[in-house]
Amino acid sequence: MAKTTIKEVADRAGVSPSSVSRSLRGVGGISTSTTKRIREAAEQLGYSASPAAHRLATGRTGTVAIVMPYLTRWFFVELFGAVEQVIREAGLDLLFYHVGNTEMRQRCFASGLLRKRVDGVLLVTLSLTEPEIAALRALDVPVCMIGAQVGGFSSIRIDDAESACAAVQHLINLGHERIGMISGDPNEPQHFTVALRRREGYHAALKAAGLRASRELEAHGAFSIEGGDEATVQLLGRRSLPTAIFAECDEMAFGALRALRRVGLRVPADVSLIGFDDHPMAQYFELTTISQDVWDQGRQIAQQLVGAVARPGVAPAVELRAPTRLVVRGTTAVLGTGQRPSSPQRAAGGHVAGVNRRSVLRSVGQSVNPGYTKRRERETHKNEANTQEER
Amino acid sequence: MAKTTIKEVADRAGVSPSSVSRSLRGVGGISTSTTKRIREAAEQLGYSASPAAHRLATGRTGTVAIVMPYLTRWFFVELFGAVEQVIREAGLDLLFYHVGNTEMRQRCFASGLLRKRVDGVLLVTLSLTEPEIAALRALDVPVCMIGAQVGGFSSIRIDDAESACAAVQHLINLGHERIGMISGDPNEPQHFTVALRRREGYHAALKAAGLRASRELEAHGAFSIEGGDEATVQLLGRRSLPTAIFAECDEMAFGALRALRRVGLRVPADVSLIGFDDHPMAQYFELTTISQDVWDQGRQIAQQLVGAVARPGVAPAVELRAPTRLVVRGTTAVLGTGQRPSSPQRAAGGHVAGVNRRSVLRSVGQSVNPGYTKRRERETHKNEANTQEER
DNA sequence: AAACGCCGTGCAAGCGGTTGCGTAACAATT
DNA sequence: AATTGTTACGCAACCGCTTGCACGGCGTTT
Repeated sequence: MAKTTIKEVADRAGVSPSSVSRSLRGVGGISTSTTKRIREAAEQLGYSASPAAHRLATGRTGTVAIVMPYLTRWFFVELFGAVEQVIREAGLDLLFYHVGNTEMRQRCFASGLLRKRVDGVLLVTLSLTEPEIAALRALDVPVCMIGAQVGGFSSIRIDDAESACAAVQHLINLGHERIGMISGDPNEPQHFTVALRRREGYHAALKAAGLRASRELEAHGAFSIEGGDEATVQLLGRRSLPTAIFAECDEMAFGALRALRRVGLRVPADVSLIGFDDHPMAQYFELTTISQDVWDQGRQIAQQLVGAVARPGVAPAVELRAPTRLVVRGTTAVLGTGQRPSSPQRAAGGHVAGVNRRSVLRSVGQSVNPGYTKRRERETHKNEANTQEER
Repeated sequence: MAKTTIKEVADRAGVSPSSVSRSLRGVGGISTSTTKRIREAAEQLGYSASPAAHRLATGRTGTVAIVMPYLTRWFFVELFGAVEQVIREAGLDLLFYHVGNTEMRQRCFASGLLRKRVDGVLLVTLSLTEPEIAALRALDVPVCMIGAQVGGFSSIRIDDAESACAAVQHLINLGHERIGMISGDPNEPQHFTVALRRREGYHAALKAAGLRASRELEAHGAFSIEGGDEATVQLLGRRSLPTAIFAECDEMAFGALRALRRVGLRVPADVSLIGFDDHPMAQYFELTTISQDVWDQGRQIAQQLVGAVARPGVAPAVELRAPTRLVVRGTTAVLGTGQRPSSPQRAAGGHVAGVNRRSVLRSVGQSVNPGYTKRRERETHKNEANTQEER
């Protein structure tokens, strides 16, 4: 049952293996009556073609690889989920490669871990070296990227610099002038580009407003809660405190929030805080942030990859840009007054009547990049009527 | 370069393909001098064997599948990370199957999505139906499980009932008598067992203490923040409020925390709250919870699977039990007094001197299950000296 | 009625490895 | 010197599926 061969199906249907092959793959050239017989025979025997043999014969593996530097961070999990769904729907298999350290990276690119193993590769927020790019090209399969861009490869990404700029601009608009920044570790080889570009945006915003940048206002940490906490503590040890902080990602913002509260600083009364990504927890913390639809980005680029794998012809590489959006919640306020930019109405909790009106902060959604809609239908058991947030 | 064949290597080394094959796989019977020549030739040509051909010839795929019902929840990501690491180190490939809905589940089990595709299967917290079990057996490859148990399959899991019991016992010890419970959706087909068993533990603890269980004290929600929030709102609408709440997982506890605070109830002064899992955020929220080392469970069962795949002989199925531990933090307190069970010292924040002493709550670690050590070395960029928590 | 095209099917040669078996070549035993 | 044993390697038959090509049968053209 588990190891039925095509020959057995052929015998049972009274035809040759080639007919079975053609018929089952629907390549035509087989009469409907024969097809029917074959289908029945296959059905009865519980036949399914051996992937290995199929691969060997066709040269196609029916598999794509997704390569990412992190796994536990929200952004990556989200992306992975979206990609997996699209890939699976396309009938392909997904091979996961975690290149968390340089050794794995070596194995993945330099030596050919991927060679002859996949029909396509999806790279997530990896800034590649020249040799790595060469190795990927040598694979001779379509390569797609997310959060980065390399000539010849299709890609999708947000405008990190512009979005970071918008985040800082928001703080400036609220009257802040001493704006700190918590960035990823600059020595972190993996996430190089994103961190760098968001920092660019920070500086650009300062410059545009005529504000002076300063080493004093920047601190680094890992892209994590702990990292954000530590970086904030660093900032708090500097000569003069910032009145607002821009964290390069929401996880770091959570850490910052904790650090600030620990020392008794109120947010946003004493310090405004803005994050980046719109992590699901951001809503929980009422964190003002830059929102991006990670799921959708994953979906789009995965579809791109599926298309390229299906038709290895000269599909031109596309370079997509995903929108971002400033979502104002409760952690940013006008300098000095501690007043929130808009006065959000808190739902009256406690009442049983309030059950379905949940106290979600009505946020002010200013589009950094218009035409943005958040659509996700991925979870099977999704909570209905929960998207009343911002539009 | 990318598609060198074994024949070419053989020619270049002046030997037959069989010698190349044997030599490269180190099966012996090849002289050292010849081996050297072959190695050089292979090296120069950048040869790597075609997985497809190898699979077809040997019948082994060098691939294992991991099947899980969720992806975005912490527990599953953690597990996935651990498993991936072990599998990769063993030189195998990991195929990920997300069976979030019944359709995918069908495809995965009933029709043979896995057939001839993998050498082993790892099932995560899936409670299987009889036909599904039969289908898995028909695969004729080693199957391992985590969070569930089926005769003949190796497995690892915590004692959900006992651990839940310990959680509730903790609340009882603090003087609570009206103890609510937030459980997963009982109609949720995927997570059936875990939810059920934790609930058993809850009831067992109540019974042991002579407390009466009541429908009034239970509420359901999805295994998520939102679900916990909603369930808590339900509880708050009941006739009499519980003085303490046991949430079946930390995510739900977070939601509960939000809901409680929203209506002005103080935690733990007014209501004590305990979770389950020890999600990284639990520390952040000072959530008292039951801790389990998910990473280690993943590692252990993955190693088990690797062993079974390597030696398909009669490796006896093992049924491992992982320990859990009550971690008392700040969300549980003695009934009425609002006093925490032990008086944790908060680090003096604000001082720069406090930087490295971070204000981690010194928790009281009571072992539910002794001999438990938390060891993780997975992240490349791990924060040093951060494990000062409980022992 | 012969010639021609088309359709449906089978034959057999791959695809790129692995492996049982056979056989030189040489060493060790008698 | 003949026999036996050991070692190093090649031959060829798979593994299970795909696919170019040949071929027989049948309906159209001239």
